[in-house]
Amino acid sequence: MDTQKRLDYLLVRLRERGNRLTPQRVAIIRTIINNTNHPSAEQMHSEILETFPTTSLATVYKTIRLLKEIGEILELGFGDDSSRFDGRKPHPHPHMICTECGTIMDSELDGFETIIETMARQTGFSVKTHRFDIFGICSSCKK
Amino acid sequence: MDTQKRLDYLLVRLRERGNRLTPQRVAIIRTIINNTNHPSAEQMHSEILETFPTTSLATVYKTIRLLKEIGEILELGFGDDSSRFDGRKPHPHPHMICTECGTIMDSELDGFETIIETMARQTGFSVKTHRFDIFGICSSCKK
DNA sequence: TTTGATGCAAAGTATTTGCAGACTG
DNA sequence: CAGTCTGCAAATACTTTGCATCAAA
Repeated sequence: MDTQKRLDYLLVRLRERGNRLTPQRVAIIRTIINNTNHPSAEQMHSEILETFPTTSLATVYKTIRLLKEIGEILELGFGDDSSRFDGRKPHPHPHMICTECGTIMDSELDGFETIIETMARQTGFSVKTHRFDIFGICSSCKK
Repeated sequence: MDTQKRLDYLLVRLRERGNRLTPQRVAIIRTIINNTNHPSAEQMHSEILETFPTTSLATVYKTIRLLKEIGEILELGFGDDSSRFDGRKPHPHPHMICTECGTIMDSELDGFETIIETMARQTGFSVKTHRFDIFGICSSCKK
């Protein structure tokens, strides 16, 4: 993935919407895009502080919400009040979550969309989005 | 589904574990099993109060947790701190959630387990459980 | 200059927890 | 009658919000 291209795309999109490109906002977005580990809000915040020390957690949350509203970040909320985010591939896709080490892995699945569409047609349900999480032990933790 | 049979099964199972069958606990379990609407904890509590007025919300939560621990209730937690529960079919299965009216519908899907197993085998991931939610507009709300 | 954005601290909210008293087995 | 369960209220923890101040355009 070309992260630089995605960053430019997002900045242009925000500017065109009339959103301001503050240094904090740019730093937050850069972190979200570069981090491949599906970080939590806290993790993003810690990471951002290293390069831009005057950024509050509230602003991180506000930026996340902004990106959610325009569909540019995927939120993976879990029951225990711990949301993790995917700002690199914001379209819904399956995730495999290791309950041992907490790693979240992307998982493309051929024919997945087709299955959903078939189900939708059969039941008269208009699908807008979906969420598919698989929990278990990753190959590293099995050793 | 034979709800009476499931109720008896659960009561026996709890007694055999050494759990006590208090009137509150029995009332809560009865409600969980009878309600087909994937109720929230609050909704269960309100429903229970009608037939057993001296039941606290805390006890409802404690009973839910007990049932979760023994795998007899499925929790569907959503990001906005609203958990809904399925005590009738506690094994993981896909749900279709109407974002208009909030209805949660069960959805059996042939070959679904097979897909997961295939994915697991390819990646060396040991699947323990999964969660599949489809969001959209139900046929009633489309009219 | 205009208005949206930031940052602090306080509020919000579903769920959990501690503990004294009640009740099941 | 031993030990679990209940119910109350306080605690928790992530996220949101209000508002005065700041700064992008």
